[in-house]
Amino acid sequence: MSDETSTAEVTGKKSRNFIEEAIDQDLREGRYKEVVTRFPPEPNGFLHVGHAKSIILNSGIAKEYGGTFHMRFDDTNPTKEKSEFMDSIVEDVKWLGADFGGKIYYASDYFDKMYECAVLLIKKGLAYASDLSADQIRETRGTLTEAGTNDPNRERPVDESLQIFSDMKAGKYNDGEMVLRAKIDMASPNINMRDPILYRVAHIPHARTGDKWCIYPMYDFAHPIEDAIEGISHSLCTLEFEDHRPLYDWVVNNTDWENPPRQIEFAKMYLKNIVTGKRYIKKLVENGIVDGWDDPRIVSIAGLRRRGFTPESIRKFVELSGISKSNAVSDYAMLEYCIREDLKSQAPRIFAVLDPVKLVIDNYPEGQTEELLVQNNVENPGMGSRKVPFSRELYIEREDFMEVPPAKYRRLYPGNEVRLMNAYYVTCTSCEKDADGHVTLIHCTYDPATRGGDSPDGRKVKGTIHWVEAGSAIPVKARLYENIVDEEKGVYDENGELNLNPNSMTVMNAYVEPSLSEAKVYDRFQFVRNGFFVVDSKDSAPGSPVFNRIVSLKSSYKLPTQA
RNA sequence: UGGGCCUUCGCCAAGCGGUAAGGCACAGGAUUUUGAUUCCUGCAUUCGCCGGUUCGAAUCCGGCAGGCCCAGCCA
Repeated sequence: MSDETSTAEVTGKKSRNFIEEAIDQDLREGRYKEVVTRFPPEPNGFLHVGHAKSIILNSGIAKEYGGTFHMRFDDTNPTKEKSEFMDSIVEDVKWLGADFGGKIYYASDYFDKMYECAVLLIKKGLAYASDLSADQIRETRGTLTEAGTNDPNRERPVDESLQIFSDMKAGKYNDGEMVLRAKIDMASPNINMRDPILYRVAHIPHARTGDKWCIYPMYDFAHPIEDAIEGISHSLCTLEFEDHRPLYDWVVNNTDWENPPRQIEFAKMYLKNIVTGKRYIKKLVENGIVDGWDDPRIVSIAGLRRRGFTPESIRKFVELSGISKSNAVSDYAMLEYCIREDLKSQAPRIFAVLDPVKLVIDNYPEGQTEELLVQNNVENPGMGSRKVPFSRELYIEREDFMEVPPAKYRRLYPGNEVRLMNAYYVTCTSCEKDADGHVTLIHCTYDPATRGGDSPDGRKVKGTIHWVEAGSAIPVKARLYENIVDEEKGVYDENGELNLNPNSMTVMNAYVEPSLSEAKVYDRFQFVRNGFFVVDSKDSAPGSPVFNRIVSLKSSYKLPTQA
């Protein structure tokens, strides 16, 4: 049932995006009988939110039209690819819930067919072998405003190109000595059409084909063929490939496919003030600012997962952001909204005091402990009811007490009465401070008649604060994150150095209520007032679990001192 | 500068010649044993700019401006 939900949401949308409209038309006109899409990452790094958009779009379109979605590695360049990325990529795609039927496709499986296609192009007089150097090819390509000049090899006889191409495959040429070029138009205003290189020589073993090949196809040649072989109907990619579409079509139209695929481009997604650049993140990793590509502060899929985002929240985010052709920079607030929306109805509640200060109830019997029923999830009682111990000494949040309160402050201050959530009304009597003036202990008295948090005489209290019983509380580390870098403040400083922000994580020595152990079946909790947390599956150690804060709850009252 | 694409509220984004949807954010108010949630309410006389066509234009035409992408034997 939950599986059907996303489909219903997609098909139930009032307006269709431009990709859906194009597909609708193709289907209506009988151009394709079924919809087949694909996600074709190069295995050269970790997936980030931008990839999530592509994964969710492509798999979502396939599902919406009752078609098929392919997971394919575009592993055509062994010099840049590492097979160790493949596992994490597949894991991320699965985690996001994209259904690729368990089958993984590899571009490298098509090398034979691609070779055949290249031979076909040569035979048609549409490709030729060239011995120009990389420099010469660049120099004769022309510029943005000037046409290129023809390759001296351009009119090489078909038989000769065929022989050279065969020799290239046989390893008779060194890297860079020979390439296969398409014969299109050196004067084309579209630089991609100026006799693009189809094959290059690279004597590098491939992770999957070993040393079978020493020539590898270029993206512009390989990709359309990969799509055509797999019967992809709609090849959805990002905007920077718009200029490549004429070439995509050229390849597919000249290599004899009965029903060639169609490329449609959409805009990438960026997050405002969030740095996603690989180069920058690499620097953060290398400098030990973060502990890897899955650090919760990084918006990689793995990082978001560790931070506590759910697949549903990311899908919701992509859906909410929409698909268009304009460069979109989404607010991080939208992502936070999505995770709040997903979690608020299903996350179990738990008390946690992040920045503890001790509270002693002077008129509470020494040595006495009682169990109180705590139920602070009104909408979903099953998710928040548990028994929590209570005694004379508690921890409360440091910010929940102020010796000299600002206006409108409604929590604890000398002389004020507040409710300890689900426990008792307490009135602050005094506080103790150390030499530096930091509050070390807060004294109060309680009203035994207010057990459970209601007063029989009906008197109201302005504030309600959460607490944890000092003797039984479990010490935990709570990590609060700032988003890595604010681009408005500058990724680079005035010296041109990367501006690394080492203060992006704060570790708090926090306490949570002992019922944590019972609630542990869930990995996400809503902590009272402080937001949503997740137990970090990677860093959590027995005895002192590590919590990552996913997102703060909204707060309409900020302390004046925080401004 | 040649080519391609883009430009609707702070951010996404509908709109496809008939007189500016929605979401996020924000701001008020109500309810609240989480300053959360929920619940109402408000939030573009205007669609990058200038002209034109039309009874009527964000939508069509012309011009201009701004942004992004392309000169890898990367993808």
